Amino acid sequence: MENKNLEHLRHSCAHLLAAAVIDLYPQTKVTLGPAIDNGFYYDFDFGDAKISDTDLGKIEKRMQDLVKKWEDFQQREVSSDEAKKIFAGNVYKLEIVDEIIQRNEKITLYKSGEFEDLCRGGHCESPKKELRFFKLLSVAGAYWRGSEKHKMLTRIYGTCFATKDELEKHLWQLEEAKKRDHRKLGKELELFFIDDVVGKGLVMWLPKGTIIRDLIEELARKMEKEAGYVRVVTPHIAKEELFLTSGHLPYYKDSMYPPMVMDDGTYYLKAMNCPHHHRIYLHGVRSYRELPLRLAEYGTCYRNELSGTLSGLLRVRAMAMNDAHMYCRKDQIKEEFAGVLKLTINYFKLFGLKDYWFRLSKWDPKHVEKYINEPENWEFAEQVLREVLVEMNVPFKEVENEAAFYGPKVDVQFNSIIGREETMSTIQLDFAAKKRFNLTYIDEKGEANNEVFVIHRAPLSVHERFLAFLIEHYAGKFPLWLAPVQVELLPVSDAHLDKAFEIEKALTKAGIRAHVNNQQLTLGKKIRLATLQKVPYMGIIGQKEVDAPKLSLSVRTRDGVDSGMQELELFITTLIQTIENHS
RNA sequence: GCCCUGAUAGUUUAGUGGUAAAACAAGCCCUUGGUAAGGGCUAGAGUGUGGGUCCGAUUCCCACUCAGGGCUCCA
Repeated sequence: MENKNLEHLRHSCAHLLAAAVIDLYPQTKVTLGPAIDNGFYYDFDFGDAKISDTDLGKIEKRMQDLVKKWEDFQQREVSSDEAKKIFAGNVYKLEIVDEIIQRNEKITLYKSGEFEDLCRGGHCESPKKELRFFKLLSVAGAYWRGSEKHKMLTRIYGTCFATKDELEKHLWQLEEAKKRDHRKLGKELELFFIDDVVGKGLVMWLPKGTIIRDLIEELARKMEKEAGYVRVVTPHIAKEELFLTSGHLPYYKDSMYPPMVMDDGTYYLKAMNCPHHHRIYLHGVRSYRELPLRLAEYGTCYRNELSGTLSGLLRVRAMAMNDAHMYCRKDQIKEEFAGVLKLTINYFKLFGLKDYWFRLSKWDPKHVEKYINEPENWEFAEQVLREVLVEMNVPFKEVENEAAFYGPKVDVQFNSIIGREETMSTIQLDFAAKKRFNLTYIDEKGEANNEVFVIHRAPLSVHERFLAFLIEHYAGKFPLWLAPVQVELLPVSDAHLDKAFEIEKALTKAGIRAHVNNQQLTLGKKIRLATLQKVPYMGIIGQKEVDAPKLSLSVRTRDGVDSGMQELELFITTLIQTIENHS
């Protein structure tokens, strides 16, 4: 929230919304209406009435009519009996009243115009004067108190600003954000699609999208090799026994695809790679000299996410994870953890990602059923992670009840372009695997030691989610090293086609992704098409270039910079340099 | 999963209770063009799938599938 005044303004606007709704739909039960980032909402129980986006205009109009008579908010305090009488028939308000009584707080009502609402306060001075620049945005379902065990209410979202300019600017920004939505760009740039016949949340990568995926994977291989990882490959399925051993089945069953019952046992699609990697660790006797052992794999996992939560590439059901597990001794945890953190930060720097923050995700002793109940280990592990974050001077927030069931983690949080907070990278400490899988090593004294700690990490998230962020981050204008087509060659006429293909061949040989537009179009049109495809460089080949003594082309960028004719050899040298610098 | 919205040619959209229209893309023809859309012609969907109402459905109703928005920012 930018400031208190705006918060008050928006909360007041929520009151106004409720008043308009009651006016239009008198049977409606009002519940809660807070100010939120960028706006406000109010949750209603409309009873049998159905409300859709098309009704918003009507409600907004009524708000504008009502607000003309809205003087200052009048506060009054009532006794618990009075409150219960006033809100009789509204189970939601009664529930809130009961909570207030339990907390031994004052019950206050606020009234403006004809509408009085249970409210703790925090309003604008004069609704009539200030509440002018608002807009209702959408209708959504929301569970009472956010729990799917409760009734589904109808939520109306809106926004409100102090000035007309600010409101218009905000609405413009919403429109702009839509333009760089990865789902829209993914289609326009032919990167991926989701096919009805294949299934929900299952992404089909097209050739251009696959180029980017492969390049990111290549980068990961290189960086991980330098950081001392070794690569492994494991199958996409495994027997039930493996997931019982890992403990995923009881904890994670809802998120896993249902089992496949075969002659020789029951199989599951893997929802994570760790159990497979643990089996690799157990393949043979490990010496202390081998630790830390870092097993890396871009492993594809399958999770049966709730259908309503699926969203483009951000939440999918099949995902290629930038996974690795490090097996180490207790005294190596800190260094390993710091190593991953550094790697993560380096990746983000390389991609120019800045808008992220770290979250130390801890367990919650109040919800022991969700976690392995070993308080000492939790305390120790959380302390180690905290120390690394502090020593590396990385700002972070500590949040309870966000840990994995086997240990605390550090998550890297991002805001997507549509404003939803998502976890990008994750580094997790696991002190449960050693016991479950009986992970051991032979120590310096020749004795088996069971103190093997596991770090799970996925700095580049899963391909799907990471690509979603990259597409939106770059607005589809990928840097040269990632661009699916790096140079689009545009012959001025068919007479120059041969030369264009000759240059394409030379570029390909130099490792540059080039493509000739051999359509029968005017040069202007070809430039337009390449610009829309956000190809970094266009190479124009006409009579002038054909007549040049050495292979040459005229270069233009997607941003319209025309740098004139240059020799191909020179052009290639500059390109390669830019590509190698990842700039 | 639940609430709301939507699904019409490869894509983006229009439209109607009497079996669909346009733009771009595609193919062909003319044009061989020098830095953001040259012109013409042709072909292409029976309106997501399955039911129902009706003389008749793409249009109305129901179910399903998929997509989009939302589901602990608290009187």
